[in-house]
Amino acid sequence: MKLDELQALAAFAALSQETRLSMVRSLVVAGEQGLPAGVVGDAVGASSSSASFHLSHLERAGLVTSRREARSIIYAANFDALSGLVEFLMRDCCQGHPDVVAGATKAAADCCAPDEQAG
Amino acid sequence: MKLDELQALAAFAALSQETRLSMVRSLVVAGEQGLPAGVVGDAVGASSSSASFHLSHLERAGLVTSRREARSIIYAANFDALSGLVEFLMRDCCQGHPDVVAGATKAAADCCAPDEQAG
DNA sequence: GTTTCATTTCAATATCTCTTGAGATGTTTA
DNA sequence: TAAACATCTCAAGAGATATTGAAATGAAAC
Repeated sequence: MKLDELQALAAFAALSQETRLSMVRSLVVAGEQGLPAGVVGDAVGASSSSASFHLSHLERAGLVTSRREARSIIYAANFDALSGLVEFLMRDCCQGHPDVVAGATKAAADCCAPDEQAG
Repeated sequence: MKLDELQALAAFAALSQETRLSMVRSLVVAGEQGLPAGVVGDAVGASSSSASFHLSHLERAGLVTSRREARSIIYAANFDALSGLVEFLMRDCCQGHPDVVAGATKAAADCCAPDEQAG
């Protein structure tokens, strides 16, 4: 997913807040399946009102999706948008500068190669 | 350069503003050598006061460095911090999730492989 | 040492963001 | 349909952030 500048600005703003960054972490760990709003709120220590505010913010920024399931509203990380943001950072913001790309590529290999065990 | 959560939050906040994002782009293109504050300000259409405000913000966030050179103050992108941010996004924020890392790695290869010509 | 140049600092203002608590909405169960 | 549950919405207030123009700082040239 290719992000334009406005989408990237919104994504950066969304991630620049402690509560929301924690929420994204929780939702990434939860995977495609996602988590109910209440569970996310509890996980990051936010009130229901505050959780709703921040989850809406993340959704507006395109970083998470939501769906209703019975009484709950389930939020899930938008992995496509997250990888799009990494891509934006390398390609648009950093203009594909060798130092940044090389460092990032190495980090990717070190932390979490998709088809082999991490070191 | 490994960013902790506070540094990453500051970096995201710094990049979530249009003027500052443009400044980072200009400074990345300029390379290690950097650019005087006035030139950066002109490049992004900011007044001297506004340019100073935003450059300070970027410096506090660790994304750029500054040095005095005669009358000018030269700002330069901190490539180490920028690649650290990409790394943070993949490893800490996205927990090394395969979808994100794979997408980002592919994007890196597509846009700007460090040891071969870009496609 | 006065002038010019480049940049920062300051103060005032406007705007955005976050938090809180109360109340509203939609869903399920009895 | 009433009660319980999960979440959202709203309004008020506190705090952070951005913009502007004027004044202050630091460095170089005359």
